[in-house]
Amino acid sequence: MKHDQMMNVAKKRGFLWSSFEIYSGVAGFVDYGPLGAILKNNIMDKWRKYYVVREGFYEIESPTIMPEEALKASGHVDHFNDPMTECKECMDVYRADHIIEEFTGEDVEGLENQKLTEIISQNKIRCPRCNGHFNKVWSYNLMFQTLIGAKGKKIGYMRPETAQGIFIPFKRLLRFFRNKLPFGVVQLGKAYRNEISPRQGVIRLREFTQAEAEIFVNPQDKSHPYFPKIRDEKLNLYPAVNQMDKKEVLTISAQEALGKSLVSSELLLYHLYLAQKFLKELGIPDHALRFRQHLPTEMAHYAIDCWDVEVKTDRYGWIEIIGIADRADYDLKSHSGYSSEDLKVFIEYSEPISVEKTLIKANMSKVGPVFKNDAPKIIKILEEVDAAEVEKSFNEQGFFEIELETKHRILPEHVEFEKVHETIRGEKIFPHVIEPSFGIDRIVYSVLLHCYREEDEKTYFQFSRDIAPVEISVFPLLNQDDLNHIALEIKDHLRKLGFIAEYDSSGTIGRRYARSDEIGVPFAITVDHQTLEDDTVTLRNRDDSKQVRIPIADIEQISADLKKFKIEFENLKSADKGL
RNA sequence: GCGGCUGUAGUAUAGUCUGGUUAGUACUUGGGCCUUCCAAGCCUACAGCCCGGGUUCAAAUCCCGGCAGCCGCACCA
Repeated sequence: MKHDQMMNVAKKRGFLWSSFEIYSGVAGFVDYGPLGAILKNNIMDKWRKYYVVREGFYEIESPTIMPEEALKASGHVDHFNDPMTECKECMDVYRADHIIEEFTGEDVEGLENQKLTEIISQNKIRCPRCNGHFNKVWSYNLMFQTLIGAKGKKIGYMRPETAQGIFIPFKRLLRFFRNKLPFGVVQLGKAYRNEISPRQGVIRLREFTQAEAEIFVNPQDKSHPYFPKIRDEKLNLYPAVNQMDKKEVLTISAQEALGKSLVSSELLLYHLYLAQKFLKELGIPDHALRFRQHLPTEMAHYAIDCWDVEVKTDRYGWIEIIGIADRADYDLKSHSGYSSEDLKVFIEYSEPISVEKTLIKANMSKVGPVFKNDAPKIIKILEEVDAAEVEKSFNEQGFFEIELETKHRILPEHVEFEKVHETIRGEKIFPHVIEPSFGIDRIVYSVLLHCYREEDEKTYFQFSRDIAPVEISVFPLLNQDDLNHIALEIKDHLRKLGFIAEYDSSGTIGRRYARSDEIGVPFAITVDHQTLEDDTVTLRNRDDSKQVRIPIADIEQISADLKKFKIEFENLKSADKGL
């Protein structure tokens, strides 16, 4: 793990660049160079293979600009605002609520800025550094604001997460999935947060890429059909209690973790495992991977259990690259409230329930004349109240009182009780949501960091061959026309087949291998003089420099099989022993 | 946002304190020579003083401001 050296190569060879460099750059933005862009896309495609193909979720794409109402409902408009205040003397900036809490011990979260300003002046809170006076409290909004439309009075924001784009069309999604839980929907795309001071390069960006899955489930059933297959898989878990007690990370099987209730559900646990499998295949080793449970104090307002997948880095320590949360029904409930849309799902019971119920039937001929204009309202209320309550009131007081603008006494003669049997087939509930949320840029960084190798003079990226940006290099052994010609033909042929192949005739063969290794090309084909005689070439393996001789005619099949992990390089047999 | 340090080709650096010739070197990269398998050698070319202002006859060098990076503080729903 060598951040500086790796970043050097990544910059030099076109993986990561800082954005707007010729205008001296802007913190919190990066460019993916030619190879970085392919690497990132390959990682995102692999993610799709996991979540869309394997898990059976579907991908949607929603706008990156969202209207204010939607983010009001999600809680971002209110919760994404940090109240800030500045010392008039030394210009130090503080979180206003934090400085008050520290001084008074009171919890002032959620109070208006004006109120906070008052509290500061009433309590004579001064700057902890220079004892200066504080300015008025203002809100620092971490969302990028914009205006929608030419006459533009409608406020919009760049979305702070892709998740909301999935919750909002929930009714349509539910219909698409034919009204049945569980189902999952994913979205990959950009999200934006106007960080106060992003300092950690690609780790904290103002514009970043997320891959999020929202899995809607019956709150009563957080199981997963594949769990039995993964029960013996080991995970590095760092539960909240172990963090608080300063104990160690547990390496424990999925089954055991479930048995000890370390993770709140089988489904959540399954998704921890799935994330681990994904990262391991990307080349991140076990020892650099752990699952850290959120402490009760750091849990977001919406979550009931949340685990961060963390990767070890030499530069930044353990960094969060994935968050896997049980968001319960927070989002749907909230959007339902703000939009007045029914975002519930009907869950059918396995057995219909039969209940005996007493209904109140108003005696229309009496209620109408007695209550006149208020009668319709009274009838509606009587339909909703509990019959037992009314009966009780009749027995104790002789009447049941309903308060509208005036109080009305309902007498036994106004109503009749009717006992009925009702069959209840199910109920409408808000589904719970399990959300694996991947920070793609951080994952790309982790992959670069953990695939970076230094051996003697040479450095290379040991990318898994299904994500390597350039898949195969083709070289002439010597820079000679006859060899170059064949090498170029092979390269073009591979390109036609869909492989990203590169040809290079510059420098010596050793230099060409070194250049190819440096950007992590897994295999290199070399055309030599024997090729001219028997139409064979050598195939070189990046990781150990070993070579086998194969017929040109077999290149297509072998390249394809290697890429799909159908064969391994070690099992290839040379076409002859001439090497 | 605050404070400290830093900013010279793609990379690493010399030069900055003490202003003064055409900003030097190595590696990398492109072209060529040579070369029968792992960054060899030779020739050659491309390429740089973070941006803006000021002081001065003259600024990479001194001063001010900005931007970026690193470190510390703060922040990270």
